[in-house]
Amino acid sequence: MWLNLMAKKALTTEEKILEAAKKVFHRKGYEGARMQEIADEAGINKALLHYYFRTKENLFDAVFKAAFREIFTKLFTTVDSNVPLEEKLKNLINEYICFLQKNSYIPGFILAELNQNPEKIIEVFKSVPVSPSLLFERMKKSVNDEKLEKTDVRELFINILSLCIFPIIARPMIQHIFEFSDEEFDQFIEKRKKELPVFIMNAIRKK
Amino acid sequence: MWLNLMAKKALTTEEKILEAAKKVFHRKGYEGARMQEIADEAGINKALLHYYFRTKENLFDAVFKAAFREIFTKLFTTVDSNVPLEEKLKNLINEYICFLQKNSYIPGFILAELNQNPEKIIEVFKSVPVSPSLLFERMKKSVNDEKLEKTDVRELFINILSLCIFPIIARPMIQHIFEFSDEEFDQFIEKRKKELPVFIMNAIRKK
DNA sequence: GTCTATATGGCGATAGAC
DNA sequence: GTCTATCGCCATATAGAC
Repeated sequence: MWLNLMAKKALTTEEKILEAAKKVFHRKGYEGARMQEIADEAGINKALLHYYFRTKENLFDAVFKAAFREIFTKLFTTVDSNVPLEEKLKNLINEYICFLQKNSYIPGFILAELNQNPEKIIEVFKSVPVSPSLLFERMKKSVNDEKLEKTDVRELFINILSLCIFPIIARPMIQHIFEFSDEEFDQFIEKRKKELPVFIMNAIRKK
Repeated sequence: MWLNLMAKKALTTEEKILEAAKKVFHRKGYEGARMQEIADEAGINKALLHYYFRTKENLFDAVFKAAFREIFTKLFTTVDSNVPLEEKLKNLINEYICFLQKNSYIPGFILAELNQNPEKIIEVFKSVPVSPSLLFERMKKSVNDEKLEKTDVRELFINILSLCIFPIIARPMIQHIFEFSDEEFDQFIEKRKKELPVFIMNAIRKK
C-alpha cells in the first residue's frame, strides 16, 4: 500500500482520529468507549474530536460503517470468482477466516451493537453500498447449477457464516473450555480453514 | 410452575429486581444499562437497588451468572441421555434451539460482554458450577464409539454451537438480508431445527 | 486547526426520614 | 425495607484564546 513507507505522521488528523476510534469502539463498544480514550489513542485533544465529528454518535457511525464495509467487501471477491463450487468454497472460507483473524474485533463489535440497538444499526446497514443481500444473490446463482442435496441456499449461506464467524467471537470462551493458549487457538483456527470446506461439502454433496 | 397461579405481587422485592435487571442488562449490556431503568422496570426506587445489591456490578454479576447457568444447563440433560448419536443430535439441537428462541437475548448478551471484558467474564465462568468444559467431556464420550469420518470432536462441538447460536444473535441482520418478517424468521428457525441434524450427520457420517 | 478551561447534564451511590 | 433528596464524579460537549 502506498502508505506503508511513510511515517505515521503522514496521516491526517481525521485519519488518526478514525484509526483511534476504531480501536477503542471495537474493544469497548459504543457505551463503553470514552472520548478521552480515543483522544489519547490518537495523540490529540478531546476538543478536536468534536471539532471533526461534532458528536460521539457521528464518530461511531463512521467507524461502524467502515467495519461493515470491510467485513462484507472481502466476501464478494471470492463469491464472484469463476471456479467450481468446491474450490470456491475453499477459497471463500480460507480468505474469509484469514480476514477475520486479522480483524478479530469486527464481528463481535457488529453483533454486540446489533444486539443492543438493532434499529439504529440496521439503518446504518442500509446506508452502506456493500449489501449482504446482494452477496446472497451472487451465492445463490453460483450454487444453483450444481448437483447437490436439496439445499436451501439461505440455510447454506447462514451455515457458512455461522461456522466462520462464531468461533472468532467466542474465542475467549473456546480458549477457556479447551484450555487453549493463544498459539493453540491459532492452530485450531488454521486447522478449521482446511476442515470446514470438507465438512460443508460432505454435508451438501449428493451421495 | 408453582408461581404461575400467583399474582406478580407474590414476588419478593429481590426477585422483582433480578427480573427487571435481567431484562435491562440483556437488552443494553453492562455499560448501556441504567440503574434508573432497572428500578422503573421493577416498579421500585433506585435507592432500593443499592440497598439489595450495593453496586451495579454486583447486580450484573448475579444476572450474568444466571444467564450462563441457564444456557449451559439445558445442554447437559440431552448430552447425557442414553440414545444413538443421530437421535441425540436431533434432540440436542431441537431442544437447544427451542431454549434459545425463548431466551433469545442470552447468547448475544454473553458474547457481547465476553467481547468487551473477557477477563472479568471468564472469572464469572469459573465461579459457576455448570462448566462447558464438563459438557464437552460428556459429548466426547458419546461420539467416540461411533463409526464416523475422522472427526475432531472439538471441531464438531464448536460447529454445533456455531450453527445453533449464530442465527439467533444475528437475527436482525438475517431478517434484513432475506427481508423476513418476524413470522418468516420463526419459520426459518423451525425449518432449521429439522435440517441442521441432517446437515451435521451428512457432514460426519462415513460414506 | 489545535489547545485550555469550563459548562451542562446524567449517573452511581449515599444520607437520613419514616 | 422503602422512600426523597442530594452528593460527587465523570462524560459529552462548547467557548474562546492562540
